[in-house]
Amino acid sequence: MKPTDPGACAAWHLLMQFFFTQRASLPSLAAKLDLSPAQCHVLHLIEPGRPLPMGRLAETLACDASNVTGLVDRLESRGLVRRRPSAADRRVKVLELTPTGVRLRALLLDRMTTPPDTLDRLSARERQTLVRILTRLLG
Amino acid sequence: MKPTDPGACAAWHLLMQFFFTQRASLPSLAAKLDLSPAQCHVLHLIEPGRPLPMGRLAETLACDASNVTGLVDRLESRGLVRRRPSAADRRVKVLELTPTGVRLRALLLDRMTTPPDTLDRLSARERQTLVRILTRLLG
DNA sequence: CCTAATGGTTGATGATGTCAACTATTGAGT
DNA sequence: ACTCAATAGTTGACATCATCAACCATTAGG
Repeated sequence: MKPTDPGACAAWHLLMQFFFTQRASLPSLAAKLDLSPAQCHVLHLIEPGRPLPMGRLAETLACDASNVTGLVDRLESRGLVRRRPSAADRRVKVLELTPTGVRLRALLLDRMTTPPDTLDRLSARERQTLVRILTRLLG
Repeated sequence: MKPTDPGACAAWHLLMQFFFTQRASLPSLAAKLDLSPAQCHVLHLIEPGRPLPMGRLAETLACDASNVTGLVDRLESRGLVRRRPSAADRRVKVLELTPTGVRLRALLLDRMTTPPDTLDRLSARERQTLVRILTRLLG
């Protein structure tokens, strides 16, 4: 594939547009749940029933560990997340969602379905194709 | 389409994953160009040769106008963007990229092609399909 | 053991984002 | 033409996000 391949270029252009559109719409969506974009990101990454070490969170967010400290401080003070010491390694603290956190996360994911209903524009077959392609793309 | 339709659910889940993955990778990518994620967003939105009023930028970023002031201040002080008074309405200031800004924007868009080469995993036909579907989705 | 590496916190600092108050300009009614 | 409300952008105060350097506790290797 040439770097200037028109198909790839168009696909890439649209993916960037999708990304930046979502990026612009996240703050107001987050505000409705009294969250910040960064907090949404964290909530998205902590799956219910899957405790996540703080270091792993920092790694996935690709940010400094000290940033995670503050982020979790605020989420914890709002009762959405709990820090628990790891049994295996006493340096490590793992994060898990509180019941409130689980509920809010579900609400968040529910509302993040792009702008209202754009997915409805696709046929079942197109959605299937989109899933297949994105799966490969994100591998 | 039911809210629980499995196809829609899977597609939506993947799109969110794509979004958050990009969101996590943007800061380090931006840092390599001495930019912040927000500055990348602005640079993406100001197309070369298409002056953009500040108010319109605030609208598209879905943020407060005062935020745009600071954002543009920093970009302008780095010589990437220029403020010009609008001839039609003296309240309005339109933004345009400087030659340096145009170059940096091109570099940015070039480097934002997801993690290295994942687009290569798709066949030309798949890319074509992806373009068609995304176009409909973002319409 | 001693020492180096790791996980997380703290403090300082800059960027991002909001809100309220302000200035300048525009536009609509009368 | 004149007044007055609405609009575009800036400023200042403040919370959040993000980085870095320094630090403490714990772990792991020699």
